[in-house]
Amino acid sequence: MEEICTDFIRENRDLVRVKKQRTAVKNMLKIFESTVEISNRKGFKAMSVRDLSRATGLSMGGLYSFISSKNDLLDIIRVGYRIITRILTEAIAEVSDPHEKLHKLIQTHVYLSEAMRSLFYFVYMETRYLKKEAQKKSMEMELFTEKLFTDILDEGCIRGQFHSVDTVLTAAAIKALLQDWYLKPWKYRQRKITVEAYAQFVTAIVDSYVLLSPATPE
Amino acid sequence: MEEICTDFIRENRDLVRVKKQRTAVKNMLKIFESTVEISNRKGFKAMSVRDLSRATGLSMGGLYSFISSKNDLLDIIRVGYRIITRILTEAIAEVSDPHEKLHKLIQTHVYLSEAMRSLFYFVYMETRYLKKEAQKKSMEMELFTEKLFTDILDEGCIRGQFHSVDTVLTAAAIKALLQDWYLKPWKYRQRKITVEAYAQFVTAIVDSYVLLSPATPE
DNA sequence: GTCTATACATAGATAGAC
DNA sequence: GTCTATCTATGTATAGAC
Repeated sequence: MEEICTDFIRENRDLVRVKKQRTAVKNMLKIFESTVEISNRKGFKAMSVRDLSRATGLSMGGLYSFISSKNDLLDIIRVGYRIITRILTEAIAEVSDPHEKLHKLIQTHVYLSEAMRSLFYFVYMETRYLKKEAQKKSMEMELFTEKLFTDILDEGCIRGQFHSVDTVLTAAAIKALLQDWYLKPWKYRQRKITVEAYAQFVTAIVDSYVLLSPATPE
Repeated sequence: MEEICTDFIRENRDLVRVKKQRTAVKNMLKIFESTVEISNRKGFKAMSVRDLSRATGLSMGGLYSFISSKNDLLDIIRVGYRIITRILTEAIAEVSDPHEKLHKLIQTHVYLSEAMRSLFYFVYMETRYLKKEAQKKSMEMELFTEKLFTDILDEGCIRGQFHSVDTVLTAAAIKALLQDWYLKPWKYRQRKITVEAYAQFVTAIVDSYVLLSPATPE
């Protein structure tokens, strides 16, 4: 989250009027966290800048020395996407076996989305408020993470470890399963499903579909 | 959609000031369709009543003789849920074989959500704007559809047709896959995946996970 | 039943004091 | 850098003419 702030500040030196780096980061952090928290509860559109002012402890004027408009805050999405993508890419960089790689990516995704659940939820739900151009960028990001899976699946097929499934559809399905974890936390919490159990479950279902000789579920 | 209107009018005779049934239905239909259409594009919160007035061709005053506040329109969710649930329940009422029943339910869900995509999307995305109480109701509805799947899976396990999988998690996974179809239409359209192909795919992946002797994918 | 006109609240944003 | 006070736009909702 702190990384998102520093990235944001670096990329928006023109907007952020506050010059002292340390103060800027400290406040931006509070602003971003509050934005995500309030938006998760009532939606970005329904969040007023006054809500944000109250939550951060900054005055209206104070707030506006860090942003030039409320919409600037949606940049959290862009920066968030970039960081998420980087972490996922790094996580599988050193693994070469497709099967192992697939597991690693699923696991990392579930764990990461659990650790940064509110950010993931924000990114998913508020993308629609971006301008059309930025929205297109966002779709590309979604497709990029998906392609991480597609590539692994393709590689597994080539090596003869996986069935020759439709890798594009399969990757989309995996994404959908991974997203469900942070889109409906109430459901999984209520049922006391742990992160580990969920990652394990997604892995099992994917294995049963793509593996040539799948282990019997359960 | 027309059914949603008549249901809504019947249940809100006190709110709807317009008395002539035929006029009321005709206009409510336009109001609901526009609400869903605009909300799909920019979100319910971002839709102003003026937007709605423009889209329906009714004046502000005219509009407010059908609703007592903008928030009333969120009732589309409640009524929509009820109708969707009914259709799904009816679709599988006559099928008895669990395997067949499972297919039928998946297929019906995909087809229905395709035919009423904007309504499904609306229900999914705008539930967060309901009051806490109504939100809870909404979650119950989501769990109810899920339970349709759980029951089928349980029955299949009892009959020895399915592996003894975690039926609750599996049902949740199926729901997630089904929802992806209407949550990311742009993705599937872009890839020219047909409704039939998607229903087929979800069926295949579920089969491979739950069936004792799954057919080889592809 | 439907319109026009308008009331009233709340939103985002800025100016200028400190 | 941060605050208070305030401007202006836009939002929801209603009153009353037709």
